[in-house]
Amino acid sequence: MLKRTVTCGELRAKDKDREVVLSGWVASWRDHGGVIFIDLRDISGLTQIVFGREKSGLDKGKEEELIKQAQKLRNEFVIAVKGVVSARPEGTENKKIDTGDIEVIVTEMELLNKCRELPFDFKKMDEVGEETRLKYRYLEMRVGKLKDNLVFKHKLFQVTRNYFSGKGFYEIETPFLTRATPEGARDYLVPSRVNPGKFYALPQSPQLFKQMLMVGGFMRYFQIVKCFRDEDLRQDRQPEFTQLDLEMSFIDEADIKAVLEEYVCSVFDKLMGVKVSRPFPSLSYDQAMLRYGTDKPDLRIPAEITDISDLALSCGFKVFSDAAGKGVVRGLKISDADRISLSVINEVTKEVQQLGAKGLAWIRHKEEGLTSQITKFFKPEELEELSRRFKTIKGDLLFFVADSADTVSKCLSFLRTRFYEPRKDKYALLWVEDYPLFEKDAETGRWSPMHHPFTSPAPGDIEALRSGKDEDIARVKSRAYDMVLNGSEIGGGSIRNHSLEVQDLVFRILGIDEKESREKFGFLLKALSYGAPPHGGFAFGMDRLVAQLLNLESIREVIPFPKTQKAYSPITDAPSAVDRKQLDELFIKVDVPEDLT
RNA sequence: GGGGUGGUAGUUCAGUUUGGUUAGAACGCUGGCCUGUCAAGCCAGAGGUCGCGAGUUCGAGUCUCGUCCACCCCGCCA
Repeated sequence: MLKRTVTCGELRAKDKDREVVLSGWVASWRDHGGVIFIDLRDISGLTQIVFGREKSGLDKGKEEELIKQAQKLRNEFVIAVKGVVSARPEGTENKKIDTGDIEVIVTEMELLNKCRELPFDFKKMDEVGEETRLKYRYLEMRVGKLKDNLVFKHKLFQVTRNYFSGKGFYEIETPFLTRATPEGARDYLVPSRVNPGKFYALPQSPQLFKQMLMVGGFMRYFQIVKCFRDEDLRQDRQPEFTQLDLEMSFIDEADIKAVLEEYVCSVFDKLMGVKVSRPFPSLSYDQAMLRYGTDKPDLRIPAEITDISDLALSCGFKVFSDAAGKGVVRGLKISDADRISLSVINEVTKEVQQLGAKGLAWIRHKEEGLTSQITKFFKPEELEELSRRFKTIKGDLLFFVADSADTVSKCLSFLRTRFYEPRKDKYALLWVEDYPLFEKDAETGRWSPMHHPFTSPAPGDIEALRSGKDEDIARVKSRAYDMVLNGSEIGGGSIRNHSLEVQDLVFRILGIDEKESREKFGFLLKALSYGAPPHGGFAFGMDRLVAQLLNLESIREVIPFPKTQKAYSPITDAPSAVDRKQLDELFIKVDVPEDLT
C-alpha cells in the first residue's frame, strides 16, 4: 500500500516540486477526456489531484494506463496517489479551498476500496432529512457540519480536562452498573446473570458516588461521563447524554460559582474568542418566574412580564377580575408590533390554548391610545394605569393571560420567544438561585424535591423544615443553583446535606421513613456518618453546552450516534428482541400485551 | 398518555384544494462525448409498494377511517 506522507489539507505553494503520497476519498471527479481532475478529501481538507498531464513525466503507455484507471473512479472511492506538487496554471487557482494554489500531478495510483451508490448527495448535505442522515451517520460525518461539531466537542473536552486538572481536581470514574433509585427519572435496568432476578440500574448521574468521593477525602473531583435517563425525548434530551460532573469539599456557593464562572469564561475565550464578564448576573427563582415565566429565561430577549393582578381584581372586565380572584393576571409587551396582524394573533391564541390558557387578551397602543375589543370594559383611568405599568408607546402590543400562575407563566414565556428572534452572535449567561427545596406533586399531593433529595436547605430555613407544616415547607429555599445560557439550562448543582440529621429531616418530608431510607440510600447515609465534609457540586450538560455555543437547534447535532424520539437507533436498529437463550440465562420472561407488539 | 406538522424516484421536492390519459422536476446514478475543471459541460438512459391496511367510488397519490414512522410541543425529565 502506498503510505501517506501528507494530509489533504496541508500542501501550499511553498511545497512546489515535492514528491508526496496522499490518501483519502474521491470528493468530486471531473473527467475531461484527456485530463481528469479529482478532489481528494480527508478530515483535514481537499487537494486537487490531476491525471493526464505531460508534467507527470510518464511514458505514453503508462500515462494511458493511469488515465484508464482514473476513469473508473467514482465518488467516495478510497485511493492513495503518488505525485508531484505543482503550482496551478495562472488563472485556475481555487480561492475557495486552502490548497487552491497547488495541485498534485499523479504518477501512480492505488485503489484501496470502492464505494456503492450513495444514499444522498454529499454536495447538498444541508438539505438531507435527519432520518436519512442518522441512518448513514458515518457518511454524514465524513463531510457534513457534524464533523465540525464533533471536533468542537473534542476541543471542549480538552479545555475542560486542562482547566480542572490545573485547579487540583481529580478525574475519577464511577460505576455504570449501579443501584436503582426510587427518586427521579426512570432507570435503565440491566439484569444480573449471577444474581437471578436482580437488576443493576445505569446511573442517572454519578451523584451518590461523587458525594462518597468527598467523604473519601478527594476534596475536588470531576468527570466527563455518560448519564442515562429513561424519559421521553426532546430536542435537548437524549436517553444517554454527557455530563461534566464535579464536586468540591469545604466550600460554599460562592466558591463553586467562582470556579464555574472561570471555567465557562475560559471556554468562551479559548473556543469562541469571546470575552465574558464576571460575575454572571443572578436571578432568584421567584424573580425569574415572575419576570420571564420560566426558570431558564433567554436574557437576549428584552421583553419582561408585568403582573397586573391587583388592577385586574377591581376592573370591569369579568374575565380578568374572576381570574385575579383565583389566580393571576399578567401581561407581556411586544414592541414594534404593527407587523403582527390579527390573523397572527388568532394563530398565537390557538397556540397558548394548547398550553392551557383559556384565551389570549390583547390591547394595541395606537395613535389614539390603547385600543382593542376589550378596552370598553375598562375605565379610562384603568387604561391609563395599564399604559403606565407597561410604559407603552405607539406600536406596542400587550398580551394578557389570566389563569393560574403556572399557566400564565408558561404562556407568556412562550410568547416571549414566539415574537423575538434572539441575536445569534450574543451569549447571555446567568445564575438562577434560591429555588424552593420542595414542590408539590400534582398527582399524589406529596412533596418531592425540586432538585434532588440530597440538596441542602438554606440555613435560615431549617426551623421551618422542622415544623413540618405545609405552608412552612412550601417556603423552604434550597442551596441549589442553575446556570442558564441563552434560554437553555446548561447545568445545575447544589450544596449537599453533609449532616445526617438534616438529610433525615428531608427524607421524612418526602415521605421516606427511616427503614426505607436505610434500605434505598443506606450506603450514602452511612458514608455521611463517618465524618463527611461540607460539600457541594455541579453538573454541566455538555451536549447542551456545545449546541448552544454552536447555535444548534438540537443536541442530536453534537452526538455522533443519537436516538430518535422513540429512543430508537436508526444505525444499529436498537433496541431489539433477543434470543430466548439469552433471556433464559437471566431468568427473564417477557410478557408484552398483544396490542403493543 | 395528549396536541401539532410531515411521509410521492437514491436525495430534495411539486402534484392532494376541485378524484379522471402513461405520477413530474432538479440533483444523484448508468452509458457515451469532451485536454484546465473545481456544484464542470453536452447527449442518451435506467429508476416509483405515492409509508402501510381497510373503506367510499365506474375510477383514489388525491376523499374517509385505522395504523406505523420522523420531527416540534404539553405531561414526564430527582
